[in-house]
Amino acid sequence: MADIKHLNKALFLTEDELRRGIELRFFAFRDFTGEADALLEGYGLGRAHHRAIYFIGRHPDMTVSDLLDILNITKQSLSRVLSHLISEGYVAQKAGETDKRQRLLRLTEKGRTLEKQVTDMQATRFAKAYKECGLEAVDGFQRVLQHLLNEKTVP
Amino acid sequence: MADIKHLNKALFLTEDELRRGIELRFFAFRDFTGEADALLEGYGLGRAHHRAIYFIGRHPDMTVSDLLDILNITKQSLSRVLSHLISEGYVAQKAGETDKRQRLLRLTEKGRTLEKQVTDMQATRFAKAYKECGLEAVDGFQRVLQHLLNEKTVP
DNA sequence: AAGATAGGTCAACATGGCTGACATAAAACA
DNA sequence: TGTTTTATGTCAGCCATGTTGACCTATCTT
Repeated sequence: MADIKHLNKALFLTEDELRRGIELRFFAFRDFTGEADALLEGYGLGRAHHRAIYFIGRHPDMTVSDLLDILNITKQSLSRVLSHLISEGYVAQKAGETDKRQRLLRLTEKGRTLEKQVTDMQATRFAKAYKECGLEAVDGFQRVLQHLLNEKTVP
Repeated sequence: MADIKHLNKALFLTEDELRRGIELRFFAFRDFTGEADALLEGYGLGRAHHRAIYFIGRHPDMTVSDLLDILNITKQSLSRVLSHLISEGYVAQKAGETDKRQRLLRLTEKGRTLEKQVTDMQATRFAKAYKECGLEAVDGFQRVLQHLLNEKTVP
């Protein structure tokens, strides 16, 4: 197993400093998602719906497979969420042009409106934090997050 | 509702830059917790158990109320997790000295061993990212996260 | 003595993961 | 062409972890 203290010495990072990262991540996540949850609750939607809406909005005409890869869940889990979003009119499907097995996903106007509302809220939170910290901090923030990802994750 | 484009102009941040933060947070969380999940699964424990173990390890002799405040869940939810951890010998309770109603929580040796193993793994991931990005980036990372928190959250 | 507080517990329910099995249509291939 | 693979969907059931509401005990505070 890894030996923290060894790494700490090489990097001049104490265990406390490393724990600070772990905890900040936890609390930031908790507060960040809590805000969106509250908004979505008013529409009878949960986090899972939001994640789907977000990425469909981000990548219009993406396939179901692509979405599954991003979300890292099973198709059965996604199915529950997706069929709800479709039946409620947030998401529309159409057959792929070159490959007709594919179902290309995109937001309807209703879906886009909701997506924009939630993303605006989250972007506002980021914009506020970014403004308070400065562009250099933003760069550091993004670079560290980027390096926290798995190798194969390439957003 | 907030107007992103307005903010963007003032901050010179494009919507894409703001979305990048949102997505990095999502992917980092996904990858970061996935790793710990896999380890904990071998012990028959889940994320909820881990969170409890982590914070009890971090703050020995903390009360149940304190833990509830940090985790932001109901005592019924915590109870399920906590009684499991106690019955499996990861966590020990003792009555508070000044206030005997309190149950002070701390890890047993078994609990400490597990906590160290998971935290080491996560700290290693952070240490690696920190090393690759430099101390200035680490500072930016932490400052931005700090500002993403709710006001009342003060870690 | 009365009320507030720390903690526990039972029951029921919602969300959102998972596995396994199976179905259909279209593409790809031999 | 016929077979196999792929993209997607679906049914059924299980598990982890969150919720609410009701109610209990022990202890502290007033």
